[in-house]
Parts: sequence; structure tokens; C-alpha cells
Amino acid sequence: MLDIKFIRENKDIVATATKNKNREVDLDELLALADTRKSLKQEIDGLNQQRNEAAKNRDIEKGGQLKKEMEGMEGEYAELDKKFLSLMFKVPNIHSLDTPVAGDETGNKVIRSWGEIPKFDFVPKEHDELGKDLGILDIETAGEISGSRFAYIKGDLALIQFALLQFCLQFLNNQEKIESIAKEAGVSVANTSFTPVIPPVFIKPAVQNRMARFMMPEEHYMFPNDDLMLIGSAEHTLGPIYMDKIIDEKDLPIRLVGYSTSFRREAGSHGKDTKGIIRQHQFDKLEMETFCLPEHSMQEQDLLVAIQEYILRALKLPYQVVLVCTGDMGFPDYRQIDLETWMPGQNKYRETHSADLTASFQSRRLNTRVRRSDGRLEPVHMNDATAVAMGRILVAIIENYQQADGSIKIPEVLQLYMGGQTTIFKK
RNA sequence: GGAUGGGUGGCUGAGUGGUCUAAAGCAACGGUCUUGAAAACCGUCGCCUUCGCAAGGGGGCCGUGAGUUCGAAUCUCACCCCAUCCGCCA
Repeated sequence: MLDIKFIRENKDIVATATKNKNREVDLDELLALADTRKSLKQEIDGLNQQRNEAAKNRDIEKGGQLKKEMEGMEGEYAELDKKFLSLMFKVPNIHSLDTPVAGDETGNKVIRSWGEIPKFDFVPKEHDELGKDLGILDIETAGEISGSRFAYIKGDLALIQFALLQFCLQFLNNQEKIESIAKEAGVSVANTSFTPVIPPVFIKPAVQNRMARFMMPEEHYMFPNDDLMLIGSAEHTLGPIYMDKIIDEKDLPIRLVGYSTSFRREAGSHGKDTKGIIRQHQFDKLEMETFCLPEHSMQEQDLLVAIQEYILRALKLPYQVVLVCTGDMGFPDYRQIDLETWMPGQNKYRETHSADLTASFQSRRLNTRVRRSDGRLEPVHMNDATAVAMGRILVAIIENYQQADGSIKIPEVLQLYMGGQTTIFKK
């Protein structure tokens, strides 16, 4: 959510950003509504003042009269307030100056790439075929047991997931490592390490709403009987961790890394990525969430991207860094940077990472503030970013590390966490 | 799931219809004293919103939402959450 004062004073910027993000909001209506709401509130405040005086003087007659006069006004105000807020919630975040302006994902800009696209002296296969042949991926059985878009990840592939987890948590929890990654990337930020968190996977819809994401209920698994829903990302329960709290400036930045399963209904993506485990109803993800001072948040996002790149480089997976354009970026994002990893089986880059800088957009709605050293209060800035989306990284490893005989080499950095095993063979 | 007790400012905690404009303590901040620090003493000290150049004033907030009343932290109802015990359980 934006600040109404900001909208009032920067109507053009907000209108342009909204249009660039393919959203529609009547800002004039919003501002008019804000004025009406404010003047009605002032009227109520005035009457309340009189009412308070009458009560103090035990003036029962005057009090009763005022009470009658005010009848319905509070309800009217509540109605107005509701309308006002529902419009406020429809205004997307503005975007950064360096965000490309374009209508759809074709406007995304590749800002750098790393690694050589591997050349095979055989026709590379897709991960689902390789996985099936090696007995480490069973989609058929999952289909019978749970339906489409589910899978059994078995044997050495399951071990690779735990190795990935170990590898990432080790360095994310290490200050010196964070410092060296930042230094290497030319980013100047605190070297605070990431606190590992295993968060809840259920969330109250009311709290999820306060994450200021454009929520489509049909995209989530909803449990109305319990007033709960399943999270689509660890970000959903990590972000609200300081809801309605004030953080001291000296305690920032706060960096969390959460490991959880993510659940997505994928209602709007029928027929898309139906093969393999690229798009699942359920996948595990290691997700970073950070809180920092406003003046540090761009650099903070740069650090998160540097960490993502560090992980892909360590795994020796070719990738490109994409600055996501206005038409493709998230509703609450100020700047979105995606990483796309090369998938030889599909012969293209596929999104494996996303880094969202939401600035004060989520924190304002969550009411997570920082007390500055001069006593001033303001919303903190928030960043969230993928560390490892397990499903898709497993796909990338299988496809990039496949050998002519159908076996799969294990990335060197993970071998340590797999008892020194170097290759996945058919058992 | 059953029973009981609770949710009050950053924290502890008093307050059971009107001097609550929420006591007191702790923490924090400023000062006095001191070579410095501690202690002691003095002072400041919630959030949102609105009017005002400012000083300052108004309104709202005691888990959330509705209600009763001239007047609600206090009474009523619903819901949420926490603690303890019992039951069940990884």
C-alpha cells in the first residue's frame, strides 16, 4: 500500500506507474473519496468533543441529544473508510527508474549472463525422462495418488535436495561469507548473516492480505472452515513476522532465510509446463526475507541477487540476470530482478529465482516500522528473494549434468554433503 | 476436544461504570554530581489521526468486532490468541 499523502503529492508518478504495470485505478475518485472521508471524520471528531464534555458534566440531556444527532455517522464513516481502503489496495507500487517500461515479459531486459551453455555430443534429454530412467523421479505414481502436478522425488535426487539445503544454510549463516559475497559483487551493505527459520505453512488470509500482494483466492489452497490458507512461499509467513512492531534502527538489517514447502493451485496455467516438475502444486523452497533502512534497500536487493548468483555459480549452472519490466513485475514490487537458469532439455532459460524489492509497500500495510536514531518513525523496507527453488534447481542439475549414458554427475560443491558420491547411476 | 485462568504502553503490572487525561516499577533518553564511570537525585518518555508557522489544541486506540449507556479498559455478545491441567498425538 502506498501512502495517501504520497499519492496526493505525486499523482502523475502514481498514475504513470499504475498504467505501466497494466493496472487500472481511478486516482481522482480515490483522492475525492479521501477528502470526503477526512471531512466526515472531522465532523465526527467535533461532535465527539461536545459529547465528551457533556459526559464530563453529567449533562444527560445534551448527551442524549448529541447521541441522536450522531446516529448513523459512524456507520457512514466506516462505509467510506472501507471504500477508501479497497481503492487504496488496488494501487500498485511505483517502480524504480531503472525498471524497463513495457507491456509484457518480452520487455524484460537481460542485464548480464554467466556460464557457457553446455554442448553435448548427444541429444540432451529432458529431466522427466532422465529422472524416470534413473528411478529418482516418479510422476506417474504421484498422478494416481495425488493428481497432476505432484511428484515423488526419490533416492539420490532427494539427497541432492538436502545437500543443496545444507550447502546454502552453511554460508548464509556465516558473516564472513556474506561479507565476501557482497565485496565481490561491489555491494556495500552490513555483513549480517541470515537466521535460518522453519516457518508455518498455513497463514490466516487476513494476514496474507496485509502482505499487500494482489491476491487471487483461486491461486491458493483455502481452508475456510479453519480460516486458514496454505502459503505459496515462505515469504508469506516470514514477511509478517514483525507485523505491528517497531524495530530499532540499530537492529537493522534483519535477514532471515526460511525453508518451507510452497503450495500453488496453478489455476490459470492449465496446459503450461505439464511435463516434469517445472510447475508443481507443491515444492520446497529456501527463501530469503530481509528488513532494512530505506536508504539501503536497493543495495540490499543487489546483495540478494549476488547471493543467488553465488549459488548458481557454485553449482556451475549457466544463468542470466533479468531486470523485469513494468508489465511483468509483481504488484508490490518497486524493482524485480529474476534469474533464469539454462535448461538444456528445453534448450532455453527458465526462471529459477526472483528478487523482489517492495520498499515500504508491504511494510506500510503490515505496519512494520523502524525507529530512527532521531526518534522518527517510518516503514522499514522489505526485500524477498529466492535462495533455491528446489524443484527447478533439481531440473537444472539433472539436465545440465546429464551424461551420454543417462547418468547424472553431482555438482562438486554438493558431493561433500552426499558422502563423497560423484554420480547418480541407475540402480 | 473438555476445564480453568488470562490478553492493559518497549517490558512487568495496577485498574471491575464518571477525577482514567491509565498508577507504579523497569528499560530508554536528557541533566545534576564525578577525573571518568557506577550509584543517587531531577526531568523527559506510547501509537494513529487532524488543526496550527510554532507553542499547543481536538478525535481515536486497553486482543478484534459488534452492542448497552448521557458516559465503557471496566457491563453484554461473538470471535481470535495465550497459559495451565485433562484427553489424544509426531
